[in-house]
Amino acid sequence: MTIVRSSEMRRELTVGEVAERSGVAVSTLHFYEAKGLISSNRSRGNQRRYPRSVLRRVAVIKVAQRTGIPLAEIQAALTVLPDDRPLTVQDWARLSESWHEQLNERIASLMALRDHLTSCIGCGCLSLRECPLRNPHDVLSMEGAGPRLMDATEEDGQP
Amino acid sequence: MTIVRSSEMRRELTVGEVAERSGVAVSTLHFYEAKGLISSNRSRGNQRRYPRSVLRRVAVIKVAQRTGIPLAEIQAALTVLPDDRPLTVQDWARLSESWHEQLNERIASLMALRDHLTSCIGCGCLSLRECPLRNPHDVLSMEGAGPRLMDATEEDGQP
DNA sequence: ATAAAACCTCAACATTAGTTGAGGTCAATA
DNA sequence: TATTGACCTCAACTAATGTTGAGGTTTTAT
Repeated sequence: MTIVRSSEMRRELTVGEVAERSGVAVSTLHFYEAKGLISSNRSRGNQRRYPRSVLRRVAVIKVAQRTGIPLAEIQAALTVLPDDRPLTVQDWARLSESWHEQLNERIASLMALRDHLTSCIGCGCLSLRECPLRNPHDVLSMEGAGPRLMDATEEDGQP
Repeated sequence: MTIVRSSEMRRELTVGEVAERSGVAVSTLHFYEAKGLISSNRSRGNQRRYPRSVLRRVAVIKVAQRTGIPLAEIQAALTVLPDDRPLTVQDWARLSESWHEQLNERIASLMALRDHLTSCIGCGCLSLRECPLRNPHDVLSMEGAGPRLMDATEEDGQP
Protein backbone atom coordinates (compact mmCIF):
# COMPACT_ATOMS: atom_id res chain seq x y z
CA MET A 1 0.00 0.00 0.00
CA THR A 2 1.79 3.07 -1.19
CA ILE A 3 0.71 6.49 -0.18
CA VAL A 4 -0.28 8.57 -3.16
CA ARG A 5 1.38 11.96 -2.95
CA SER A 6 -1.00 14.85 -2.94
CA SER A 7 0.77 16.53 -5.87
CA GLU A 8 -0.22 13.53 -7.92
CA MET A 9 -3.75 13.41 -6.62
CA ARG A 10 -4.45 17.01 -7.44
CA ARG A 11 -5.88 16.68 -10.86
CA GLU A 12 -6.64 20.33 -11.32
CA LEU A 13 -4.33 23.23 -11.94
CA THR A 14 -4.53 26.76 -10.62
CA VAL A 15 -4.39 29.63 -13.02
CA GLY A 16 -0.83 30.37 -11.98
CA GLU A 17 0.24 26.84 -12.73
CA VAL A 18 -1.38 26.92 -16.13
CA ALA A 19 0.30 30.24 -16.82
CA GLU A 20 3.69 28.88 -15.92
CA ARG A 21 3.32 25.65 -17.82
CA SER A 22 1.74 27.10 -20.90
CA GLY A 23 3.84 30.23 -21.06
CA VAL A 24 0.95 32.66 -21.25
CA ALA A 25 0.21 35.32 -18.64
CA VAL A 26 -2.49 34.89 -16.04
CA SER A 27 -4.25 37.92 -17.45
CA THR A 28 -4.25 36.26 -20.84
CA LEU A 29 -5.91 33.16 -19.44
CA HIS A 30 -8.58 35.36 -17.91
CA PHE A 31 -8.94 37.02 -21.27
CA TYR A 32 -9.23 33.73 -23.14
CA GLU A 33 -11.86 32.60 -20.69
CA ALA A 34 -13.82 35.80 -21.20
CA LYS A 35 -13.66 35.18 -24.94
CA GLY A 36 -14.85 31.62 -24.55
CA LEU A 37 -11.64 29.94 -25.68
CA ILE A 38 -11.13 28.07 -22.44
CA SER A 39 -13.23 27.45 -19.37
CA SER A 40 -12.62 26.58 -15.75
CA ASN A 41 -14.22 25.11 -12.71
CA ARG A 42 -14.16 27.13 -9.55
CA SER A 43 -12.95 26.21 -6.10
CA ARG A 44 -15.12 26.79 -3.08
CA GLY A 45 -13.41 30.15 -2.77
CA ASN A 46 -14.16 31.07 -6.39
CA GLN A 47 -10.69 30.50 -7.74
CA ARG A 48 -10.19 28.95 -11.16
CA ARG A 49 -9.34 25.29 -11.35
CA TYR A 50 -8.38 23.85 -14.68
CA PRO A 51 -8.35 20.29 -15.88
CA ARG A 52 -4.97 19.37 -17.28
CA SER A 53 -6.47 19.24 -20.74
CA VAL A 54 -6.49 23.02 -20.77
CA LEU A 55 -2.79 22.85 -21.51
CA ARG A 56 -3.44 21.16 -24.80
CA ARG A 57 -6.12 23.66 -25.57
CA VAL A 58 -3.82 26.59 -24.91
CA ALA A 59 -1.13 24.95 -27.00
CA VAL A 60 -3.59 24.62 -29.85
CA ILE A 61 -4.52 28.27 -29.50
CA LYS A 62 -0.90 29.33 -29.66
CA VAL A 63 -0.18 27.27 -32.72
CA ALA A 64 -3.23 28.64 -34.48
CA GLN A 65 -2.19 32.15 -33.62
CA ARG A 66 1.21 31.57 -35.11
CA THR A 67 -0.44 30.66 -38.36
CA GLY A 68 -2.12 34.04 -38.29
CA ILE A 69 -5.62 32.95 -37.39
CA PRO A 70 -7.51 35.50 -35.29
CA LEU A 71 -8.78 34.49 -31.87
CA ALA A 72 -12.41 34.75 -32.89
CA GLU A 73 -11.89 32.15 -35.54
CA ILE A 74 -9.95 29.91 -33.20
CA GLN A 75 -12.77 30.25 -30.73
CA ALA A 76 -15.31 29.30 -33.36
CA ALA A 77 -13.28 26.27 -34.35
CA LEU A 78 -12.86 25.18 -30.76
CA THR A 79 -16.44 25.61 -29.71
CA VAL A 80 -17.73 23.39 -32.44
CA LEU A 81 -16.33 20.77 -30.15
CA PRO A 82 -18.07 20.32 -26.82
CA ASP A 83 -16.08 22.66 -24.66
CA ASP A 84 -16.14 20.46 -21.61
CA ARG A 85 -14.49 17.34 -22.89
CA PRO A 86 -10.77 17.41 -23.62
CA LEU A 87 -9.61 17.64 -27.22
CA THR A 88 -9.10 14.27 -28.75
CA VAL A 89 -6.50 13.32 -31.27
CA GLN A 90 -9.25 13.38 -33.88
CA ASP A 91 -10.27 16.91 -32.94
CA TRP A 92 -6.72 18.03 -33.29
CA ALA A 93 -6.35 16.30 -36.63
CA ARG A 94 -9.38 18.06 -37.97
CA LEU A 95 -8.31 21.45 -36.72
CA SER A 96 -4.74 21.17 -37.83
CA GLU A 97 -5.74 20.03 -41.28
CA SER A 98 -7.95 23.03 -41.77
CA TRP A 99 -5.35 25.40 -40.44
CA HIS A 100 -2.72 23.70 -42.52
CA GLU A 101 -4.61 24.73 -45.61
CA GLN A 102 -4.97 28.30 -44.52
CA LEU A 103 -1.31 28.37 -43.69
CA ASN A 104 -0.50 27.09 -47.15
CA GLU A 105 -2.53 29.85 -48.67
CA ARG A 106 -0.80 32.49 -46.63
CA ILE A 107 2.56 31.09 -47.54
CA ALA A 108 1.66 30.97 -51.20
CA SER A 109 0.52 34.56 -51.20
CA LEU A 110 3.62 35.75 -49.41
CA MET A 111 5.78 33.82 -51.83
CA ALA A 112 4.00 35.39 -54.77
CA LEU A 113 4.62 38.77 -53.22
CA ARG A 114 8.25 37.89 -52.68
CA ASP A 115 8.69 36.82 -56.26
CA HIS A 116 7.17 40.03 -57.51
CA LEU A 117 9.39 41.92 -55.16
CA THR A 118 12.39 40.07 -56.51
CA SER A 119 11.55 40.87 -60.06
CA CYS A 120 10.66 44.45 -59.30
CA ILE A 121 13.64 45.42 -57.20
CA GLY A 122 15.19 48.35 -58.88
CA CYS A 123 12.71 48.48 -61.68
CA GLY A 124 11.04 51.58 -60.41
CA CYS A 125 7.72 50.67 -61.90
CA LEU A 126 5.98 50.46 -58.60
CA SER A 127 3.42 53.14 -58.99
CA LEU A 128 2.51 52.25 -62.53
CA ARG A 129 -0.78 50.58 -62.95
CA GLU A 130 0.87 47.71 -64.77
CA CYS A 131 3.25 46.77 -61.99
CA PRO A 132 2.55 43.24 -60.76
CA LEU A 133 3.05 44.40 -57.22
CA ARG A 134 0.08 46.67 -57.60
CA ASN A 135 -2.13 43.83 -58.73
CA PRO A 136 -1.94 41.35 -55.93
CA HIS A 137 -4.82 39.30 -57.25
CA ASP A 138 -3.50 39.03 -60.77
CA VAL A 139 -0.97 36.43 -59.81
CA LEU A 140 -1.70 34.55 -62.99
CA SER A 141 -2.64 37.33 -65.31
CA MET A 142 0.75 38.95 -65.31
CA GLU A 143 2.47 36.34 -67.40
CA GLY A 144 3.02 37.56 -70.91
CA ALA A 145 3.04 41.19 -70.05
CA GLY A 146 6.81 41.37 -70.01
CA PRO A 147 8.83 43.97 -68.20
CA ARG A 148 7.76 47.56 -68.63
CA LEU A 149 10.07 50.33 -69.47
CA MET A 150 10.29 52.93 -66.86
CA ASP A 151 8.66 55.43 -69.12
CA ALA A 152 6.77 58.01 -67.22
CA THR A 153 3.09 57.50 -67.70
CA GLU A 154 0.32 59.90 -67.03
CA GLU A 155 0.11 58.51 -63.56
CA ASP A 156 3.58 58.75 -62.32
CA GLY A 157 5.63 61.07 -64.45
CA GLN A 158 8.01 63.32 -62.60
CA PRO A 159 9.21 65.47 -65.48
CA MET B 1 0.65 76.47 -81.09
CA THR B 2 -1.49 73.97 -79.21
CA ILE B 3 -3.34 74.92 -76.15
CA VAL B 4 -2.20 72.88 -73.18
CA ARG B 5 -5.21 71.49 -71.40
CA SER B 6 -5.46 72.50 -67.79
CA SER B 7 -5.84 68.87 -66.68
CA GLU B 8 -2.36 68.32 -67.99
CA MET B 9 -0.97 71.47 -66.48
CA ARG B 10 -2.20 70.65 -63.00
CA ARG B 11 0.74 68.88 -61.61
CA GLU B 12 -0.77 68.35 -58.21
CA LEU B 13 -3.46 66.00 -57.08
CA THR B 14 -6.22 66.57 -54.57
CA VAL B 15 -6.68 64.13 -51.75
CA GLY B 16 -9.71 62.68 -53.46
CA GLU B 17 -7.77 62.05 -56.62
CA VAL B 18 -4.98 60.35 -54.74
CA ALA B 19 -7.53 58.25 -52.90
CA GLU B 20 -9.14 57.14 -56.10
CA ARG B 21 -5.91 56.41 -57.92
CA SER B 22 -4.16 54.70 -55.05
CA GLY B 23 -7.13 52.82 -53.76
CA VAL B 24 -6.87 54.01 -50.18
CA ALA B 25 -9.53 56.05 -48.41
CA VAL B 26 -9.21 59.79 -47.93
CA SER B 27 -9.26 59.24 -44.18
CA THR B 28 -6.35 56.87 -44.55
CA LEU B 29 -4.34 59.47 -46.42
CA HIS B 30 -5.01 61.93 -43.61
CA PHE B 31 -3.93 59.25 -41.19
CA TYR B 32 -0.73 58.51 -43.09
CA GLU B 33 0.05 62.19 -43.16
CA ALA B 34 -0.49 62.46 -39.41
CA LYS B 35 1.90 59.54 -38.98
CA GLY B 36 4.50 61.15 -41.19
CA LEU B 37 4.36 58.62 -43.99
CA ILE B 38 3.38 61.13 -46.62
CA SER B 39 3.19 64.89 -46.78
CA SER B 40 1.35 67.49 -48.77
CA ASN B 41 1.43 71.06 -49.85
CA ARG B 42 -1.59 73.18 -49.17
CA SER B 43 -3.67 75.27 -51.49
CA ARG B 44 -4.50 78.86 -50.62
CA GLY B 45 -7.64 77.52 -49.02
CA ASN B 46 -5.73 74.97 -46.92
CA GLN B 47 -6.59 71.95 -48.95
CA ARG B 48 -4.03 69.21 -49.52
CA ARG B 49 -2.20 69.14 -52.81
CA TYR B 50 0.00 66.20 -53.57
CA PRO B 51 2.81 65.85 -56.03
CA ARG B 52 2.26 62.85 -58.27
CA SER B 53 5.12 61.08 -56.59
CA VAL B 54 2.87 60.46 -53.62
CA LEU B 55 1.30 57.67 -55.64
CA ARG B 56 4.55 55.79 -55.70
CA ARG B 57 4.98 56.39 -52.02
CA VAL B 58 1.55 55.03 -51.21
CA ALA B 59 2.20 52.04 -53.44
CA VAL B 60 5.39 51.36 -51.53
CA ILE B 61 3.53 51.60 -48.26
CA LYS B 62 0.94 49.12 -49.42
CA VAL B 63 3.51 46.63 -50.60
CA ALA B 64 5.40 46.90 -47.35
CA GLN B 65 2.22 46.36 -45.42
CA ARG B 66 1.48 43.25 -47.38
CA THR B 67 4.79 41.85 -46.29
CA GLY B 68 3.66 42.38 -42.72
CA ILE B 69 5.78 45.37 -41.84
CA PRO B 70 4.13 47.75 -39.37
CA LEU B 71 3.51 51.34 -40.37
CA ALA B 72 5.97 52.70 -37.83
CA GLU B 73 8.75 50.74 -39.43
CA ILE B 74 7.70 51.77 -42.90
CA GLN B 75 7.67 55.32 -41.74
CA ALA B 76 11.16 54.98 -40.32
CA ALA B 77 12.41 53.47 -43.55
CA LEU B 78 10.80 56.19 -45.62
CA THR B 79 11.95 59.12 -43.55
CA VAL B 80 15.55 58.13 -43.82
CA LEU B 81 15.06 59.51 -47.29
CA PRO B 82 14.42 63.22 -47.57
CA ASP B 83 10.66 63.30 -47.48
CA ASP B 84 10.29 66.05 -49.99
CA ARG B 85 11.99 64.55 -52.97
CA PRO B 86 10.29 61.72 -54.80
CA LEU B 87 11.53 58.18 -54.29
CA THR B 88 14.14 57.24 -56.79
CA VAL B 89 14.68 53.85 -58.29
CA GLN B 90 17.66 53.47 -55.99
CA ASP B 91 15.57 54.24 -52.92
CA TRP B 92 13.10 51.64 -53.96
CA ALA B 93 15.81 49.09 -54.60
CA ARG B 94 17.22 49.60 -51.15
CA LEU B 95 13.84 49.36 -49.44
CA SER B 96 12.63 46.40 -51.40
CA GLU B 97 15.80 44.47 -50.78
CA SER B 98 15.53 44.93 -47.06
CA TRP B 99 11.86 44.02 -47.06
CA HIS B 100 12.59 41.11 -49.29
CA GLU B 101 14.77 39.66 -46.59
CA GLN B 102 12.20 40.13 -43.89
CA LEU B 103 9.63 38.56 -46.12
CA ASN B 104 11.89 35.58 -46.64
CA GLU B 105 12.23 35.16 -42.92
CA ARG B 106 8.51 35.28 -42.39
CA ILE B 107 7.98 32.76 -45.14
CA ALA B 108 10.63 30.46 -43.72
CA SER B 109 9.11 30.57 -40.29
CA LEU B 110 5.62 29.90 -41.58
CA MET B 111 6.94 27.01 -43.64
CA ALA B 112 8.64 25.54 -40.62
CA LEU B 113 5.38 25.82 -38.76
CA ARG B 114 3.56 24.18 -41.62
CA ASP B 115 5.98 21.30 -41.71
CA HIS B 116 5.61 20.74 -38.02
CA LEU B 117 1.89 20.89 -38.43
CA THR B 118 2.09 18.32 -41.18
CA SER B 119 4.12 15.95 -39.12
CA CYS B 120 2.00 16.49 -36.05
CA ILE B 121 -1.43 16.14 -37.55
CA GLY B 122 -3.13 13.41 -35.68
CA CYS B 123 -0.23 12.74 -33.39
CA GLY B 124 -1.90 14.27 -30.42
CA CYS B 125 1.36 15.24 -28.82
CA LEU B 126 0.63 18.92 -28.91
CA SER B 127 0.71 19.74 -25.27
CA LEU B 128 3.75 17.65 -24.48
CA ARG B 129 6.85 19.59 -23.83
CA GLU B 130 8.68 17.66 -26.51
CA CYS B 131 6.32 18.53 -29.33
CA PRO B 132 8.16 20.50 -32.03
CA LEU B 133 5.16 22.77 -32.36
CA ARG B 134 5.67 23.92 -28.82
CA ASN B 135 9.25 24.86 -29.49
CA PRO B 136 9.08 27.36 -32.29
CA HIS B 137 12.66 28.47 -31.88
CA ASP B 138 14.10 24.99 -31.88
CA VAL B 139 13.70 24.65 -35.58
CA LEU B 140 17.07 22.98 -35.81
CA SER B 141 17.31 21.30 -32.48
CA MET B 142 14.44 18.98 -33.13
CA GLU B 143 16.26 16.80 -35.61
CA GLY B 144 17.36 13.60 -34.04
CA ALA B 145 14.70 13.55 -31.43
CA GLY B 146 12.57 11.19 -33.42
CA PRO B 147 8.84 10.86 -33.08
CA ARG B 148 7.51 10.60 -29.60
CA LEU B 149 5.09 8.04 -28.50
CA MET B 150 1.85 9.41 -27.36
CA ASP B 151 2.46 8.23 -23.85
CA ALA B 152 0.75 10.41 -21.35
CA THR B 153 3.30 12.35 -19.41
CA GLU B 154 2.87 14.14 -16.17
CA GLU B 155 1.87 17.22 -18.07
CA ASP B 156 -0.90 16.04 -20.24
CA GLY B 157 -2.23 12.74 -19.07
CA GLN B 158 -5.96 12.43 -19.13
CA PRO B 159 -6.38 9.10 -17.38
C1' DA C 1 -23.58 84.26 -58.00
C1' DT C 2 -24.99 80.36 -56.00
C1' DA C 3 -25.39 75.59 -54.97
C1' DA C 4 -23.32 71.11 -54.77
C1' DA C 5 -19.38 68.46 -54.13
C1' DA C 6 -15.21 68.13 -52.05
C1' DC C 7 -12.38 69.51 -48.49
C1' DC C 8 -10.84 71.00 -43.59
C1' DT C 9 -10.02 69.86 -38.26
C1' DC C 10 -10.70 67.52 -34.26
C1' DA C 11 -12.65 64.20 -31.39
C1' DA C 12 -14.67 59.97 -30.74
C1' DC C 13 -15.33 55.33 -31.99
C1' DA C 14 -14.07 50.42 -33.71
C1' DT C 15 -11.29 46.18 -33.52
C1' DT C 16 -7.75 42.92 -32.01
C1' DA C 17 -5.14 41.25 -28.43
C1' DG C 18 -4.07 41.84 -24.52
C1' DT C 19 -1.94 44.47 -19.77
C1' DT C 20 -2.29 47.18 -15.51
C1' DG C 21 -4.11 48.58 -11.33
C1' DA C 22 -7.30 49.25 -7.39
C1' DG C 23 -9.62 47.22 -3.89
C1' DG C 24 -10.66 43.05 -1.76
C1' DT C 25 -10.53 37.59 -0.80
C1' DC C 26 -8.33 32.87 -0.42
C1' DA C 27 -4.94 29.48 0.73
C1' DA C 28 -0.54 27.67 2.21
C1' DT C 29 3.27 28.23 5.31
C1' DA C 30 5.85 29.53 9.58
C1' DT D 1 -2.98 31.87 13.88
C1' DA D 2 -1.04 35.24 11.31
C1' DT D 3 0.80 36.61 7.29
C1' DT D 4 2.22 36.41 2.72
C1' DG D 5 1.63 35.15 -1.88
C1' DA D 6 -1.75 33.92 -5.11
C1' DC D 7 -6.19 34.82 -6.58
C1' DC D 8 -10.73 37.48 -7.55
C1' DT D 9 -13.52 41.27 -10.35
C1' DC D 10 -14.02 45.23 -12.92
C1' DA D 11 -12.61 49.15 -15.23
C1' DA D 12 -9.36 51.55 -17.58
C1' DC D 13 -5.45 51.64 -20.46
C1' DT D 14 -2.15 50.34 -24.50
C1' DA D 15 -0.99 49.92 -29.33
C1' DA D 16 -1.86 49.46 -34.21
C1' DT D 17 -4.71 50.73 -38.00
C1' DG D 18 -8.00 53.02 -39.33
C1' DT D 19 -13.23 54.95 -39.79
C1' DT D 20 -17.06 58.07 -38.66
C1' DG D 21 -19.22 62.22 -37.69
C1' DA D 22 -20.05 67.13 -36.47
C1' DG D 23 -19.45 71.60 -37.67
C1' DG D 24 -17.44 74.62 -40.83
C1' DT D 25 -14.74 76.17 -45.43
C1' DT D 26 -13.19 75.86 -50.38
C1' DT D 27 -13.67 74.71 -55.16
C1' DT D 28 -16.11 73.85 -59.08
C1' DA D 29 -19.88 73.88 -62.11
C1' DT D 30 -24.03 75.95 -63.67
